[in-house]
Amino acid sequence: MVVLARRTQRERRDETRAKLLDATLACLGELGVARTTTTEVVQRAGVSQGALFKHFPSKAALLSAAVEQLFSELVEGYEGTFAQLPRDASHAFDLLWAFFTGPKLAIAFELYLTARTDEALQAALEPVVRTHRAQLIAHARVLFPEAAAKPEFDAWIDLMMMAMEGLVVERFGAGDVGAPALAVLKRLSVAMLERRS
Amino acid sequence: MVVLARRTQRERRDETRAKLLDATLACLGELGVARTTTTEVVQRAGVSQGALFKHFPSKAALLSAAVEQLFSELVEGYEGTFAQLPRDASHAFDLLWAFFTGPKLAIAFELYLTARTDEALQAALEPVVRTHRAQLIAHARVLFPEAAAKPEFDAWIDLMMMAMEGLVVERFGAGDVGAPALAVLKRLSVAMLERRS
DNA sequence: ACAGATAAGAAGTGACTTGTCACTTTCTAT
DNA sequence: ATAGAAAGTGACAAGTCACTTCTTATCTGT
Repeated sequence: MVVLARRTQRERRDETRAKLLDATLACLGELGVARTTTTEVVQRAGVSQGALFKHFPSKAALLSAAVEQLFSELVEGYEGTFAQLPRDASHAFDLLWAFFTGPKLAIAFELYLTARTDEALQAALEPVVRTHRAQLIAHARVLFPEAAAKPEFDAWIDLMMMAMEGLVVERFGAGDVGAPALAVLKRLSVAMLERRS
Repeated sequence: MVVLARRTQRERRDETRAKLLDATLACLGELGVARTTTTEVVQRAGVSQGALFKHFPSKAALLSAAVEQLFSELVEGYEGTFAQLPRDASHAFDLLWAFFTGPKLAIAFELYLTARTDEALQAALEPVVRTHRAQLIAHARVLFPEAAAKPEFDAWIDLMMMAMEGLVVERFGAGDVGAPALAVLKRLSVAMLERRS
């Protein structure tokens, strides 16, 4: 007989909810959307099938909630990493690239393409993605205030991110290619960030 | 009693094979990978389930063949479009962007992300994707021979394509954003293509 | 013309997958 | 302490999916 800590209803609820969302993101990362089934999720979370549908009325709702958590984790990640970063453009570029090649954005990108033919997902994705982009640009403005004075600064940062996004996506299809293109992008980005006017 | 034109076995075979592949690509484009089922494909193709599995031993084989056709259609498309193109960098950029925002590359990008967690698809994709990239760069070298003398020309073209790819992918997740970034990319690309040395 | 071969069709089969439901366990207010 | 609410369980219904099997139609060499 195991003695279990007594928890409030709220604690129980939040705990299994968190287990479900974490398991969902783990599934999406390891197996991809196609093989992320409710059965697999509840097994990983260690809860019953019924529990999942008590918390989320449908699989779509589960995915939607998982997406929100994913992006809030991403934003936290940026804040943590760039918090005590020296204003070194080259270093900042490398850190950003590390984020883009990490597992979380791969999930995000797969969801983008899935959303193309899934209106419900598209609706869930759009606001949180926009916020995410805006946050990244805001971070950049803080880190590089001189360059941020340039009229096209935001567009430049955006372009840099889009180029990274494309490189990451292409790698999944064609293997590890694009290193020369990445080098050019870095040179360009660093020059832009360090130029004052 | 309908009078049917008499066809050889080879013609019959090729015809239903073509119908199956076309229907598969139509499905992928309209419904996405998730909802591209063999049932849906055979209905669109107007053939039976048995016929599909006579031609392709598995769904994976069907997708694989469809991917090959997709990229060969893409390459044909480039050749047709760029064949009588004046060497105008701005115009070339716009045409390339039109390709990237077209339906065929959306299918390709979705497959890239699917391949991340699907080794069979990855193996089928890699060679044909590499060929596709190489073809595009080769076209660029022919169109802009002066700029092609630059040592980093290939990397530049590659980067330009990757940036477009990222912009397209992001649009599926966040709606129609990125126009300023696209403008910057165009200015940059045109300058690079028109510079002689 | 016809026997054998190839292609296509019709009708399954079994293995998932999402979502439900009747029931048990755990917590909370009185 | 206890009644009622909230959370969780696990078996199952209903439907879909990839793939098979058996039959029928069409073509080909002689």
